[in-house]
Amino acid sequence: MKYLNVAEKNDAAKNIALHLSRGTSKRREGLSQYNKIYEFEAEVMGQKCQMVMTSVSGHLLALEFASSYKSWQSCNPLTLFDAPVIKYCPENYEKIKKTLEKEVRSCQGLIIWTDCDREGENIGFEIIEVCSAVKSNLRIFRAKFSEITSVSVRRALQNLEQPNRNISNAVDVRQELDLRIGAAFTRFQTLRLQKVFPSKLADSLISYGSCQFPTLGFVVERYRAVNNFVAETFWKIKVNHTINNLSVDFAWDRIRLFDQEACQVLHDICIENPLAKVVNVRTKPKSKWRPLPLDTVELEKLASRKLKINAKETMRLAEKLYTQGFISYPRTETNEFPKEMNLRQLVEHHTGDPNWGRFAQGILDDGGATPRQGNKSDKAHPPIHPTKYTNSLSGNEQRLYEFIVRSFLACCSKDAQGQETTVSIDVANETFSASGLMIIARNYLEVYPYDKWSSKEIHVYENGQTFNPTSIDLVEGNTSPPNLLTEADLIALMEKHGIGTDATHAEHIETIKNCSYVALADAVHFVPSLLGMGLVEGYDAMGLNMARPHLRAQLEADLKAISEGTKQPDIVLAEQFFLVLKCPKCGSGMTLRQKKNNADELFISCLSYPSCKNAVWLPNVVKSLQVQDRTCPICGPNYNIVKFEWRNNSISHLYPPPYDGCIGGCDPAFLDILQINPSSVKPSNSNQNISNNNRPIVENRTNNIRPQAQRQTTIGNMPTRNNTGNRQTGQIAPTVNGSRVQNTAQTRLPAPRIVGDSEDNNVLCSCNKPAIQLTVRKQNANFGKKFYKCATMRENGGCDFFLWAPESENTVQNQFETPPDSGRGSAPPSAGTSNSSRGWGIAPTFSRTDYTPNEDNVMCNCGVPARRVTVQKEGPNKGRPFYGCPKNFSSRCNFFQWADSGTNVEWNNSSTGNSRGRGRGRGGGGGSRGGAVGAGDTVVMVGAGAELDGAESAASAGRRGTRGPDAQIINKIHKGPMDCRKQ
DNA sequence: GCAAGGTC
Repeated sequence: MKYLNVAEKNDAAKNIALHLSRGTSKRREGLSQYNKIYEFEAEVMGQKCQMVMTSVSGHLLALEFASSYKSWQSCNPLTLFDAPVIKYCPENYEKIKKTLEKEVRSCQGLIIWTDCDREGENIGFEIIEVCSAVKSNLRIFRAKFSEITSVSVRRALQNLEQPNRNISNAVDVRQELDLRIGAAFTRFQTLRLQKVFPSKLADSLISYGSCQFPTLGFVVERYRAVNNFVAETFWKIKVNHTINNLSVDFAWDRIRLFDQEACQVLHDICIENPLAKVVNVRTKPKSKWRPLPLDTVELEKLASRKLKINAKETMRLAEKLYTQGFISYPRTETNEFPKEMNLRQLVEHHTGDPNWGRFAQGILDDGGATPRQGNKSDKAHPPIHPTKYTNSLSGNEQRLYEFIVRSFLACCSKDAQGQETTVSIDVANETFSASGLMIIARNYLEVYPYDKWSSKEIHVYENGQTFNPTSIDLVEGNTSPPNLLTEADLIALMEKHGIGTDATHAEHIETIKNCSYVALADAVHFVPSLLGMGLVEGYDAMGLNMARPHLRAQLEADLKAISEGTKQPDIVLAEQFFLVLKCPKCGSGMTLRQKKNNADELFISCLSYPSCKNAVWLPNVVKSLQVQDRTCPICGPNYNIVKFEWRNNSISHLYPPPYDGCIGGCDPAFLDILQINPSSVKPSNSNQNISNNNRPIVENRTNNIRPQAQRQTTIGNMPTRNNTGNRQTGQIAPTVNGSRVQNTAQTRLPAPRIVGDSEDNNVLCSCNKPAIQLTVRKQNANFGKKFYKCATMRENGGCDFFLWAPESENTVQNQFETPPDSGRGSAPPSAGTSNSSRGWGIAPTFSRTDYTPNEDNVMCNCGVPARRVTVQKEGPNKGRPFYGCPKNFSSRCNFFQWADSGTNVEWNNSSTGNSRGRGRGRGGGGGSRGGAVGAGDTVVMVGAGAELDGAESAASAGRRGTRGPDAQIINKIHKGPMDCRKQ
């Protein structure tokens, strides 16, 4: 018995032969200089056999269009969607093919040793196809292995299986779709854009691919996020405690506020009462986790980040290490080691190394390898790990090998252990925290220098202890935009959305660089070019989300279904093309589209738009439409059956949903009900046949013609429907000083909701229950004012919600109650005049008495030194200094003066400044003038300031203002000052 | 002159 064994590449064939023959294989030349032939003897199914082992070089066959479609000028790119395609052997692979044909003649069996992944299975069938053509009655087997080690390949030979046609079919489908869609769009957009921009793009190839475009899309999307980012100013309080040169910063539990006044007030209170009291000291163990077993994507990302070797180069090096037998198969999605793997032995290989040998021995002495386990498995390959020890490598090959070894040892080791102490202090009812870290055992960090973890010293504090802080500072900062994408970020996004394979991520990134769609801004961060940006925006504007990842993700899901045998390849091919019918006016395809600004409005339009403006508008009753894999028996092959779902039941009695119907005109009543003009779906002369301009042309080059073009199923549902503009990376947390921080919204309490007309008591407190309205009865400046509070008493679990009612509600004094937090007999909060507090908002409960003179000696209308402030709001006056009353919100006078001009301006809260902006920073700006200043506004309305128009009444503006989460912060802040107010 | 996937 003689077997022909065929591997996917020469290196694999060489090493498999080496292992199976225990080093006795004989090498001879084949027709291809790169693909040698190895001969040896081995036992197959208990029988000693002659083995001939050779290889291909990846795919042996390629797909291309029939010759009449090859020239760009020969056809409309649209015809490529159903032009005949041919599998053929490229010229530079002919020698490999001939070697197979020659060698198999003397064999009775064929064993496929291609890589055990989807593509490998398909390459296996290419080999089978070529070999079977010259030798029928071959016994065909598939060897399944996940690494080229002696154990693994021997086990594979003893457990031969059958090749899996389903897996191979999935690859055939992918190839055909990639070719048709890629070629059609590349030709179309290149020819079109060269014509429109002859001076700029005459020599550019403007390619389209189902992987490269979403990759470009990620870059564009992040670029937009950075560009559209509007920084917000925030303020926070920082407490420092320095003794003996050890400086400990305590961070504010509120983190930060977007309202300077509020923050300033709290800071003032802390300054007035600065004694810090330790309220909590917690010590708990903290660990830093060792890395997970390495999969391909992690390898690429970490090599890019830590070794500065880009993904493409990393994979080239890894491939080389793999074929030399130093590491396991580098393309794996698995990050957990199979239980049966002998990790101990793998660790033992490294005990002699001068750098990590001692650590490896330590793992063994300590009870052996206990790897962290991930949660991904491709069921084909284990995580990337060293399979053999070597110290003979150099350069990046050595660095990558070392990284893989160290990762493996680290993962088999133990987490680093530490002890974290967190201290909370109270300063004037504000809480601040600091933490220290003591590292107890570095464990994996000893062998894994790519991670950093350092101790942080802190003073020894005890519960109840008090101390005077060294400083209490008001710190101003700005939120910062997300960073542009690095290669590692981009790969992570590609993986997350299933764009490309582990093996091709790096290549798609290269492609969009080579096409000049993107460039590296600073050698690290990607930015789109004008062309790249234009392409994405152009398709977006047409309502075709070509640069969005979901198309590819959907295909990947379908390919998986084909591999598993749960979906027919032809169905997937049909569904991926989203043509609904052939245009009766011009013969192009017609696609289902959604209206740009309304995903619910569907229409079917001609791909030749704008030269052909034929369109079928669908009424609102059509909820969804899915093109089926069969054509209408009456209207013919240009009309597919369409599955309809209705938005309401108005026509369900006539056409019960889901209704499989045809819009070709075979059911005139159906067209009538859908208000479809028959002339838009069928030729005016019904005898006219427009279907034959794309009939298949069968060309026989290698007897491998697949009859794709015979299919009548070139349509499917529009894949953009369920993904209407959802940005994949749109939710990016703002960063503070370069480090990512929690989304501000998450740090806030739920916003109170105003549910209806303010005449009713419809304010919800922080418990989300209707608040009760009360009126101030204490004889002070706020006498008679109405306010809302939680209906439940504090001691019964009520919240500390407090809100002044709008002024209009204060005209009738029908209740006299004590406002919240008045248990100690204090009055409701106010230190000023009631008429300056209008609309919704808070009235602070304290006053500043220590007004400091300003350098210009400007006094406000109250006769105290005015405070110099800078305009923060986006607008023509941003950055301009001005003077305002230094008093608090409710007691402040209307004084305003630019600090750089000396011109006094009469402050007018009802002016009609168009103050659109983010509206935080300076309390909303409901009364800004010329968009410049919101600082002098006496009404504190935060959160919704961005939406406010100065012409709105303060009351209505305030009502909206309370919707914002900032209102809640203000409400929360309110509690502190009230406890220590001066009456 | 087109894609993406193999590999060289």
